[in-house]
Amino acid sequence: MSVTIYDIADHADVSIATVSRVFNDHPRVSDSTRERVFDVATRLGYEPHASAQSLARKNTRIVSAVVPMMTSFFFMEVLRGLQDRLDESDYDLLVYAARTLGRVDGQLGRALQRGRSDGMILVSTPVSGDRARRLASSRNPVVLVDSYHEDLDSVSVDNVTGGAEAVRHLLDRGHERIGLILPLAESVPAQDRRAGVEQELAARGRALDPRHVVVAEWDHEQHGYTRYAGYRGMQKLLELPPEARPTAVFAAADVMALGALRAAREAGLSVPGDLEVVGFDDVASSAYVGLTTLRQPMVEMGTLATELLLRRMSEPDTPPSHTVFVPRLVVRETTGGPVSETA
Amino acid sequence: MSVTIYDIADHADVSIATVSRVFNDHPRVSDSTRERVFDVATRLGYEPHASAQSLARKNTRIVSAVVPMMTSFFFMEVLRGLQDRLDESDYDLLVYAARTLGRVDGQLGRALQRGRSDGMILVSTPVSGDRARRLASSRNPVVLVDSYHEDLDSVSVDNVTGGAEAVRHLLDRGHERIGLILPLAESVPAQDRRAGVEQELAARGRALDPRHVVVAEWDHEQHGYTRYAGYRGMQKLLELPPEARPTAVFAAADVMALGALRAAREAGLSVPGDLEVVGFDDVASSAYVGLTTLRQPMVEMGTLATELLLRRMSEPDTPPSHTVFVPRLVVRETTGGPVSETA
DNA sequence: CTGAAAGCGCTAACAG
DNA sequence: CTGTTAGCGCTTTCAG
Repeated sequence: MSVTIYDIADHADVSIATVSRVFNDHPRVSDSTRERVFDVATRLGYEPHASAQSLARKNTRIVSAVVPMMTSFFFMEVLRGLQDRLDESDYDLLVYAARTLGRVDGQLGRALQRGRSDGMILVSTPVSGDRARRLASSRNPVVLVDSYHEDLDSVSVDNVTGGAEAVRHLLDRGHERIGLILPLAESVPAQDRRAGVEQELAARGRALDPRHVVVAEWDHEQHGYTRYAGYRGMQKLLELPPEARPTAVFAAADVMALGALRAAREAGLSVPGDLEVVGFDDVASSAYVGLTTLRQPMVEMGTLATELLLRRMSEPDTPPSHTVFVPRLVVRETTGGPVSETA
Repeated sequence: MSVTIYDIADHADVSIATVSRVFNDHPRVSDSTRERVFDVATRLGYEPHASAQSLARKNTRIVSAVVPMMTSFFFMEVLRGLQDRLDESDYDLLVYAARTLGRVDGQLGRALQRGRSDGMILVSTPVSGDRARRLASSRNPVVLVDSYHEDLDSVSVDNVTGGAEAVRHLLDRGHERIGLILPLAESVPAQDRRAGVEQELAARGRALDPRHVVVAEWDHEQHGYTRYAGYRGMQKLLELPPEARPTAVFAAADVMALGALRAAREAGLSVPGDLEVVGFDDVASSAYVGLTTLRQPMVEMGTLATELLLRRMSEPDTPPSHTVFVPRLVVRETTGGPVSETA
């Protein structure tokens, strides 16, 4: 049916071994036979069979990426990074996007199946002892993005610093009451961002007013990283009596900030006039929405992760490396004007 | 090294054929042996080798998706749809995201490699005669999303109707001068949306003022489907003398509309007060930005496409089907208030 | 420089 | 119900 090395061998009067050598540009093949083989091959429209190669070579030329769908924005950018680097290699990308958090272990299992891929990039997924064991026992090269485990290569961002920077900015702009809109407490990056906030506050001899902290009680399956969670979160803050109401808000993710902005608008507040907002991530839309935020170099994180994975696949026995980027504050309109002195 | 059916066969005192049967739940295996095999298998931590199965079965349990990265928003949603349906099957997804349009043929080639995947979903990629031939000769099941070819299954949206609906809405709101912000003319969906606009205008005895049409001259590699193209497009429209300046704008994609909104804001125009805007797609953010738009059921298109692909893989000889969804107008704030009677 | 032959790990007739 | 035996298409020693 489709053409194999046997067909080529026949037509070119060589053995299949030679054909194979030619296609793997093995040095010891005479130029004349090489040429002849190539000729026949193109004439017959030959193309190596991926599965057969995988089986024989014991590698697949595929890497897989496991991602909780919740991080769709974040992931799109990381994906861009992966693709950027992968395009220069001849690896293909298997994507396991878990629609809900409950599904990620299932996807992980599929990604880890023997003979499926040569390595994997695990995005925004905390690696518990259990998962760590699983990963270890699979003996698959793994690199983590947006999470951390001492035994595995990882690339992430300093969320504590980022959180601190966010409030610092707001404090410097004169805000006294700063609201915090957070995804579910399970989210490690969110915990860290919050910790940063509290550190900075403490450093200034202040503390977080519990009424100003709202944790997403919705969208559990996405850990609260949604526009809706941000929207509802803002609404809750706006229920506070005017004199207790925050004059600025830090939303732990740009998507959430977007929802918060809408809630503010619906409540008739103008931003930054009545309320200032800062997000986290700097997803593609944020610049156009004018959102002040803390930028994570998502694409770069993706390419670096891929680079590391490729390296680890060729040299499995190097000690794990941990790269931590520092998020950069990008000031835009949502913290644009002077703070209104509304009591 | 890793455990194979031979190991299991040894330990369970059966032949490898039996082991294979058990794992493919073949009916004719006695319950006792089945159990024994499973026992040994789990004890030894056996897991079938994907490549070996692929080679022997002559299928990969993988489908691939080829997408120009330009459509990232649109694609995220379609991807969600693919994943939704794929999760219920045991197919994995190979993603070939081309960063630039020039790369899609390359990615297509990789996706088409013999033994890589069992079928493919091609998103937002026009199928020219050349590509059509390639696809046909590969004898790979293919379904098109957001494009059309008579010989291939396709699912898309009625862009002409959508375009018409967009202007109709604006005309009904009393606008006389309507701007059109378009991606590059090469984009077939964009051509259709424009055609719809012109039809509707013609039906009302009007015509498009060439000064009101701006085609993206930037971001060629993405066909102009970017925020920046929308931003620049709007700026160009705003360069018109006030009496010729459009009072409403139809941007052929939500991303572009987002850019247009920003340009308007920077120019000090308020939306919808000074300018009304309608987009196309209804990407996730649009609801939160309050953008009036024409909704494409992206997730549904993804699941349907997958459904069709799965069907075609099992029954290759059915005639191609073509599903066309009708985009639905979703009215939000950007066409919210009454039209200002500014001359 | 090239060929013969033994796998890679699993599936699928074909016999029993 | 179960085992034997060919493959699937390619890579890779091992000889020559």
